[in-house]
Amino acid sequence: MDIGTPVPRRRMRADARRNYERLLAEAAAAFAEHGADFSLEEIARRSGVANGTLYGHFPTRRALLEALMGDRMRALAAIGQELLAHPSPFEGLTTWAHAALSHTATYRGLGTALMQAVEDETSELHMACKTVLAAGEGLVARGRATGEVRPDATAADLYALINAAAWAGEQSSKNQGERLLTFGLDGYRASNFRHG
Amino acid sequence: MDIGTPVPRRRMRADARRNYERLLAEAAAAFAEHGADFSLEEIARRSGVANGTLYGHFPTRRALLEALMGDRMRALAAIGQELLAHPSPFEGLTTWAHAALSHTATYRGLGTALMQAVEDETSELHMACKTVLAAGEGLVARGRATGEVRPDATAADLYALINAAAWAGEQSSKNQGERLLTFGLDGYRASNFRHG
DNA sequence: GAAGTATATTGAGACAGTCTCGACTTTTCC
DNA sequence: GGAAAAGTCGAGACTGTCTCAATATACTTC
Repeated sequence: MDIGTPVPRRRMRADARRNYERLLAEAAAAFAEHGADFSLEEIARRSGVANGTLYGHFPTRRALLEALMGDRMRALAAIGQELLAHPSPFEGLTTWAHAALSHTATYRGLGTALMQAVEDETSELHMACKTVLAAGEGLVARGRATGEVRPDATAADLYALINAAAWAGEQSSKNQGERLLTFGLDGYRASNFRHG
Repeated sequence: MDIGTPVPRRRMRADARRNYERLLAEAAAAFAEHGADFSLEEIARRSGVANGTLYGHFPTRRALLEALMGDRMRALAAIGQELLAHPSPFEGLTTWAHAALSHTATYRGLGTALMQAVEDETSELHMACKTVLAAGEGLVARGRATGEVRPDATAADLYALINAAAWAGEQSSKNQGERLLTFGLDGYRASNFRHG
């Protein structure tokens, strides 16, 4: 269940790498604290770097988010793969969904970013989202096959539910995210499905 | 089921009233089109008025939202009252929830504003939210009493679900808002509730 | 270890948005 | 018709996004 920290993909000059890492660290802190609409200018300032440098490394806010999130998302998908072996399909599904919520709730605004990225093929996060979605699909399909999960449930529904729960948790001082997810997952039970 | 248009509460000078109404009209259009973070400057520009005038009428973005939304919210609460007389408590509940979703989904970002307003007593929308919440509580309580609704469901859960569904609908090109609400409401059925 | 090159950084500047406030203008009402 | 109340104006201080030509730094090769 390890979710790693990001590492630059290509070779870089030493100073560039230093700045890259510092920027990422400051961005992670700001993201966790202020949400996805933190000020890029401030990230640069706090990293002791001109803002042009930030834009050099991360041309868009999204590029910065991908660098922060990509590895975590892929790790989440891997957890989903493992849970396909869970003895109870429904429990595997709910365990994964809660792990996904916990991941998404780490950064405010992440749910929103993920909902957009999954539909936007130009997004740097798009591929990572697809991977997560595929992991969800595996779990949902297994549940449908054993009859525990209602037949009209899709991975897209699950993905939306998880992100919506993360969103609700951000808005509310109470534990609304977990509650929404729990109630929502109960709605996935086949026993609860009414035809028509 | 009529949801009225806003009207200024206090007496105003004729020119002020003209501007007030024009600003609201432009704001409603911009809100529906661009979401809750439309540019206030542009509202003023399109209303043919200096931006100081806008700030004179609506000191904050929230004040503007309250003027736009207050009456609609109170109407929604009234619909909830009526549905207390619905022969099936659960159906009354779902009917109301869908009406609420349809209201909230009219303006992008409204769900977010409503989630915040209900917890923030300084918000201009706070009272209107409380009224809606009370309407939801009536419906949920009736369902719990007849045993159709799971005993741990609260009006706050329902409120969160509706707003989350509106949020999901905004993010997604598909009909994800309605789906989330439908699945979520199915999770409210007592038949689906597992103790422990 | 110096020169040359590829790479990275800088910061000013163009632009858009929020919000304030003192000077000014219009309406109201006696 | 004129004073007071009410409303409007718009420049300006601030924060933020993003670009780009000039400049500086690190790496490579001899």
